Amino acid sequence: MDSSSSSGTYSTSTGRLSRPSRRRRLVLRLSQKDTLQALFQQNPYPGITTRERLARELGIPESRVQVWFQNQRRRRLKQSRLLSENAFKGGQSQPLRPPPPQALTRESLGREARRKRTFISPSQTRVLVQAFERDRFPSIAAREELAHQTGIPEPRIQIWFQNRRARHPKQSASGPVNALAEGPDATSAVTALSDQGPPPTLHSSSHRYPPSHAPESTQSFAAATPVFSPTFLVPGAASGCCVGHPLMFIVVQPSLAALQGYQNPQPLPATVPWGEGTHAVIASGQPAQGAIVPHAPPETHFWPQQPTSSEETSLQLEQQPQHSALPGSSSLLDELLSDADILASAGPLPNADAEEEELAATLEAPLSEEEFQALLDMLPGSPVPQA
DNA sequence: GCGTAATCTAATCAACA
DNA sequence: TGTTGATTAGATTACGC
Repeated sequence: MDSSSSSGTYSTSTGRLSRPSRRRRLVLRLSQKDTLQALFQQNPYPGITTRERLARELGIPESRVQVWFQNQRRRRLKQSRLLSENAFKGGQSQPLRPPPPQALTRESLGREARRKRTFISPSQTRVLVQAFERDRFPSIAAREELAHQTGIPEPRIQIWFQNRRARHPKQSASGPVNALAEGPDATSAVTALSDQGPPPTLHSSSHRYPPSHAPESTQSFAAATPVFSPTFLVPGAASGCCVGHPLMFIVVQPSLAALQGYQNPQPLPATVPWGEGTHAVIASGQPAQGAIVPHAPPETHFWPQQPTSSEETSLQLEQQPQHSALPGSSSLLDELLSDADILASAGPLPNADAEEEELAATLEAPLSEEEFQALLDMLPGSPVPQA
């Protein structure tokens, strides 16, 4: 799938041929990280609209943006706890408490909208249930095949499996979610369908993860190896993005190189407005039972060229960058982010107090959609469509 | 080896029939 | 109101540099 997802930053350096159980790791560029950091400062809990917008700006899938924010929140929390512990050991009278969970963070200031609930038709559910019964932990390839088969985006399928596992604990002698209990013949119908590899195999690992996470088999996976090489569609985002800072906004002008990178911004699909309605669309697209949905399910956009491998298909399913920039193009964002104030807030926390204050400030003044759009509007040549 | 993306569970929120 | 998709924190794995 993903393989080279758009931003082209999925490394292929390992060049492995076996079937991956995990999505190939996305390597975020520095400019992408900077942009994410800046937005994180504004709002560590972005809603679906902001995430999608950010994803488009960065040229990475929305689900990756979501994961990044999850990981980032985790890192920040861990960081502030460490700092508070150190402060306590260092003579502070009382250890600083970590930022409270979501109650204080999202509740206190009106949440941004969640993703619209995905409607999964009975026929789609049947396909998923069948797959689930055969393999509770489908590999990325299997999930993508399911996505292809049902027309449901792969990230939604991943969530569906998570919820399903939680609500349908497997009854077996060796425990609920014991991977080994799945047995060596727990073949995935989807996997078999696509002839992408052998059934999951038992392995001696004692960790709790399922067979699909086992070391790769030696079976060749060449057939699913991405066809198109990592033609880097570098995000223009960082180059043409506005970052905000608590109590102030910093408008980042794109560098010349970055602007030149917008040579061929791809227009938004007219049928997929920003953030809204994407799932409503899928609700109307109910494939007949067992039907193989075309490569571009209702919720997806199109690439100018339709890739052919399952990984590429998945990419279509998940994200389609709307523009690109020259690889390595620099951005004033980098310069501005070097500003001490920005670094102080975006970098490691100076102390837990500051973190809490900053978090509070963030919560009081998240970057609204209007602000986000307004800032984007100020950029010449911004490829982001006007709402 | 480190940093961090990806994935997992468990708990919970929330949309919808 | 029950079902179930979405989101969260927290823990862990494993990949890329």
